[in-house]
Amino acid sequence: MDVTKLSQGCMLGLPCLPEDGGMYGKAPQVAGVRVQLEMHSLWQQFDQLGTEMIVTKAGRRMFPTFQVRISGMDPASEYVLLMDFIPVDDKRYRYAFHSSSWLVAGRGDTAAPGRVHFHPDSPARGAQWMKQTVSFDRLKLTNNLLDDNGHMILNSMHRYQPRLHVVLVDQRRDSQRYAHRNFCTFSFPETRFIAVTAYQNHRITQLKIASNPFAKGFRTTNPDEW
Amino acid sequence: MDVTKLSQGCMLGLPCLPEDGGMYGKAPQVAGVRVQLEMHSLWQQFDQLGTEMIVTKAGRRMFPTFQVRISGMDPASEYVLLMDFIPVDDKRYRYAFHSSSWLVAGRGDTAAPGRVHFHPDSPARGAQWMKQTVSFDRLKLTNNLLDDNGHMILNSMHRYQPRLHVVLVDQRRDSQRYAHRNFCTFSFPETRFIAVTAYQNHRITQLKIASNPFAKGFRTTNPDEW
DNA sequence: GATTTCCCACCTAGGTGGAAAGGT
DNA sequence: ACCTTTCCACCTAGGTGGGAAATC
Repeated sequence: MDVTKLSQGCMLGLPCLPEDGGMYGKAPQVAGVRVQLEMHSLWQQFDQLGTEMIVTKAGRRMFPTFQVRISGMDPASEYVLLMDFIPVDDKRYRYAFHSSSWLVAGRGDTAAPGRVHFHPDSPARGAQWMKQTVSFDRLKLTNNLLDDNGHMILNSMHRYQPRLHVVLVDQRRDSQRYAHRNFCTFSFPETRFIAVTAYQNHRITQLKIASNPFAKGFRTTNPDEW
Repeated sequence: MDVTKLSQGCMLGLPCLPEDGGMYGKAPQVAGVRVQLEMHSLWQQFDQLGTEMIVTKAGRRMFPTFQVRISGMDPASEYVLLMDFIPVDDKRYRYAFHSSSWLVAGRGDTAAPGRVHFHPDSPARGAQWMKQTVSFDRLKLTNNLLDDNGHMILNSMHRYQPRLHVVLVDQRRDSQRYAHRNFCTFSFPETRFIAVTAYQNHRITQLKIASNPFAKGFRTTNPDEW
């Protein structure tokens, strides 16, 4: 399955991914949810070069930060927002400096423990989520399989696709039976990346420095263009 | 009315202030709420010297920060927590440096616009409020009557008593009619202070420096004693 | 003279990539 | 070789009191 094809629909507000079972059985409170990726052009710039995200033992933020604008929720209903990261494929990669490109280096390592990151404002009402940009800036990536800080565990030199799950809080007694109706998943192909312990592509490093205020150096281009 | 006498009951978990109408008509979800002031001995040290809090045009944090531990809420009910500041008296004060004491300098100025500060986690369930210390560290004090940042407006050289209000979120249609039953107010006399634009009592300055990590200088005494 | 405003050096707190060292 | 770890100088971001200057 080509992950690249999956998310355009969601980004534009069309039905959820096929893996969710389609929209037809969805609860009305999630069926209409629309999610728009913020900093879209910055993500695209990175994606064109091949985004790399640093993973450290202590945990490292993502840059760009995964931020979305949400609409179409029921303002009065409660939702939980969470993220996870799925392997794009079962491959291990390595970077060929001479050709400045990523090569397949073999089969993927055994998958890291699958964790999810709840947005710290969860649960909150639709009105709350929709009134301003939702930012996952507290999320951190680690390569420590024994991590005890609740960070997202990834394998270095593997490729990942971030996903956002919007889950309706269902107070009914037998809500378990309807669980599959109560959530919707969104993924944006321009946010995929390869996890690394040190940057491989120098152009990625330079774009990080140029666009992340915390990195050394000064902006040389107009941030409005991103 | 002597404000000093009012709050001991609340601090120890006894009934709310008389001004609230007593506990007898209170909803069960608020009747049992208990609030304990954190950093109690630090507050006492300041109070013994005569606490001063800086007010600035841009807004200044309180130090010590108003922090409480809460118990006795209904874990499943939703509550809003908010603070306000009431004038202790209708007086204006000035500091006599030669005698190192505060003197009454006349009648109080016209009261500043009465604002409230909602704890940013509001609304949240009782379980959430009770599971860890609730800190009002985002609250800022200003002397700008035209403040547009939602800060608490106070008159400099006037004396104030911080108050905490615990409000049950009542979803019933005619909840207005029962509003007086749905909240409880707590005030701690050791948290009163005089608002100033510059510190008057040098011993207050020294204690701020010694106990606030953001102030210059190093701790010389053991923080455990506070 | 008393009080307020403004700017600043100095902190805390924590997010960066780089370089050197370590590991396999 | 290739990858990871550790430490660190250098940032952002913002909370302090001090002192000069302004205000009243």
